[in-house]
Amino acid sequence: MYIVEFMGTIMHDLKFVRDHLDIVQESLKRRRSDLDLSALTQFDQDRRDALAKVEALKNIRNRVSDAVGRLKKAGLDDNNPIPEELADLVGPEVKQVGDLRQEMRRVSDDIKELDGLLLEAQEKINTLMMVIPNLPHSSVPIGAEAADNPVVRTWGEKPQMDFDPKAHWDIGEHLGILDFERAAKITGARFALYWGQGARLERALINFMLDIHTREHGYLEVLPPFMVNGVSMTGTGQLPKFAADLFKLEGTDYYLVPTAEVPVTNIHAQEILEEKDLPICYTAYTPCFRAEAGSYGKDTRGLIRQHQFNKVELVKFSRPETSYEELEKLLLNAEEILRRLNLHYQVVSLCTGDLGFSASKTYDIEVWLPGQGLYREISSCSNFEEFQARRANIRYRPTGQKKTAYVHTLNGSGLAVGRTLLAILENYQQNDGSVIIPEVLRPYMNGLEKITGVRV
RNA sequence: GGAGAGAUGACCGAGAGGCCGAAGGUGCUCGCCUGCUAAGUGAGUGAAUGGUUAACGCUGUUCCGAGGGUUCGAAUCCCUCUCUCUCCGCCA
Repeated sequence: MYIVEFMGTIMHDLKFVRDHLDIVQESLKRRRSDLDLSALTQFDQDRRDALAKVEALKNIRNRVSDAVGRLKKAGLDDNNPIPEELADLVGPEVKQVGDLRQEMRRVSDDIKELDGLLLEAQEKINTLMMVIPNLPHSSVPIGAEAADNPVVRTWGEKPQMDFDPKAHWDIGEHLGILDFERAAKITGARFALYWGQGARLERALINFMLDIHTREHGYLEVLPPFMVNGVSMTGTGQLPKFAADLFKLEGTDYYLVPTAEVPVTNIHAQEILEEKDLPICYTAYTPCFRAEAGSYGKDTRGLIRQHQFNKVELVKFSRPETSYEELEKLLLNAEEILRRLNLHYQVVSLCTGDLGFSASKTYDIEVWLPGQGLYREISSCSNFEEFQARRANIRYRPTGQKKTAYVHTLNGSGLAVGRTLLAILENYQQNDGSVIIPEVLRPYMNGLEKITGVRV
């Protein structure tokens, strides 16, 4: 138990991975990852050998160079014999001050060569380290796939309907607020065009969510860039492994954000934060762009799986000691949106086999969709512990301690806006094809109580 | 897009081949002092990584935007790149 928790926080410390290879390898298996780490030991040995050698040479260079400076100042020219103190540092053939220069040139060349070897070993290690997923927290249920995710709690009830509930794409197209055909004409499959009250409802939801999180949950609103560079993508763990899921802008190092998690977590990349400022809580609206590679034929209808969708995100930077409390709070902050909208949902805890690459622990919130007769993910809330903080180098200074430490990063959707809209369409649909607007949204809809058609 | 200026520690800001891991200040830590607060005052205080130690610690190496080069030796000289600022052009 202890060791597992310990592991979670220290993951991707090279020293730890190197010294506990068997434990890490075992944990990978539990995650259903077949990554082979056996080469790591040799790479690290190479690295340390080169390091020891090159540092010894650099030490000699530093000391001799320093002495040369002093000798010159003292007025000794090249023909003078070298002082005793330097004799041990250089070869026996070096007798005069003038010989030192030549000897040091040779040492410098050796250093250059060893530095090259060192870099090579380091790169091999990095390449391997960057594709090792985070290790699950001890509380993560063990299982192979999504079907093994236990339900943590449910809230509300399925709405009673005395008619056959329709799927949102039928409702939306009938009302004229969702237009997939024209979106396909403009762009392609997996895009949506919203009309009139549909567009308005999407905008209302964004504002409603941001207002709750900023006014009641204590998050600071940020509006980040919707494109990020490769370094940021690596920091949060999308790269190097998941390049195929991203849209990259041709001829640049820029990517469309797949989630606000990337720009917002990277706000503090390379920074040392003050402990008194933690936890730092941000909320951000962004569109999200996903290539959805490998999902051909899945969820092809409606708003479920789009290349572009809107999301309000919650991001936290926490002290390690409190990160799991913060995760529970963040989860409740996301749930609160569904509660206010009176949408029935369940919370599941992702099992080891279903956990994402960067996460130590993840809860999914799944909303009930009567039109399809199933629960559907509408939010995913995770604690990444040190995983992203190491990659993005986000540290803080624990009070009273000399060393800096990595923060824990967390994030969760609060919520996916398109999926919230479709959940409203399906849960609030009426027999006549209209859709009642949840009360809390009416102030955001100019008082409108019911969607009856695009023009109204 | 054109022209110029710049990038130094948590932050501001000196430094212009060796005496620089880097003055001074802010912040922070530990004291002193004033009844509280503010002010004052003394000392300390960069990061990463390797070795060693039971530990306090001791010690090597690296880091002055990034990468190359010159040199026995680079924050400092040269080249390339990135970013920031100012002016001009264009533009929501």
